[in-house]
Amino acid sequence: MANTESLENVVLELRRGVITLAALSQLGTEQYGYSLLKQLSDLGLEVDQGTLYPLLRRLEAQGLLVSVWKLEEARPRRYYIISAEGKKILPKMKKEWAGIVSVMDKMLA
Amino acid sequence: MANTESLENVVLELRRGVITLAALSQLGTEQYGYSLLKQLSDLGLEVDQGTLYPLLRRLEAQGLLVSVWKLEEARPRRYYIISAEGKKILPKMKKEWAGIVSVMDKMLA
DNA sequence: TTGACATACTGTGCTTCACACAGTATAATG
DNA sequence: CATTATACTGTGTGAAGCACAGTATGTCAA
Repeated sequence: MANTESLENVVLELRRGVITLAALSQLGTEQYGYSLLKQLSDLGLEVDQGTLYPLLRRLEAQGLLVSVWKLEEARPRRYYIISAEGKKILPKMKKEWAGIVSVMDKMLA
Repeated sequence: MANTESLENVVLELRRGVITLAALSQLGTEQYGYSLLKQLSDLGLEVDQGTLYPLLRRLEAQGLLVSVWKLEEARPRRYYIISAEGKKILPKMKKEWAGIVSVMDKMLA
């Protein structure tokens, strides 16, 4: 049945678009990959490890995040936090998101 | 500058996830590709031809849409309309969308 | 009537990226 | 001491939007 499959596909696509924004918005305070993963899932956004870690690296490569290894703790963790550039972009992203939500509100009304 | 580039990327991704839902939601009434394109853009969702036409074909292949050629009009047009299966799935998609929106509300608060 | 523009659809190739899957390794818990 | 949670890295693949290109008809003004 293509039924559930199509639904899942669309849900994946919907979530996909949102992950970057979600991650960036949560990194106003320092976090490492695994803790961010847990936090996102606590808030209701299930993300795969294989999705989040590459995303974090990508965002760092784009200059929206910075990261540091911390070795003092229980075990080595790579902490990420939003960069100055990320801080500039984030509100713009939020605005774009709000725009899309309002467009969809009209459509689904 | 990676700045504007990153922003555009994210915006593209955000919009990307939403296009399927948008298209499907508008095809409660019969439309052909070009008219749907115009309608989406009127409502504020700019979609490329090279994105929409393949999407319509894909949705038809998945059984969520049905299409017919109409030759009587000014020029041949392929009309799409939501299928019975599409009608079953659409409300579920809307629900998923609402869920994502509410999750993002929490995150961006 | 001819040139420009809007309309309307098709097709190819590229790039990006989430996800699946696999692997490594350490802490904590019982 | 074994199992589970923690924490990160890496490869391969498939899906899909988009850029780009192409075809062709209508409409309307100069």
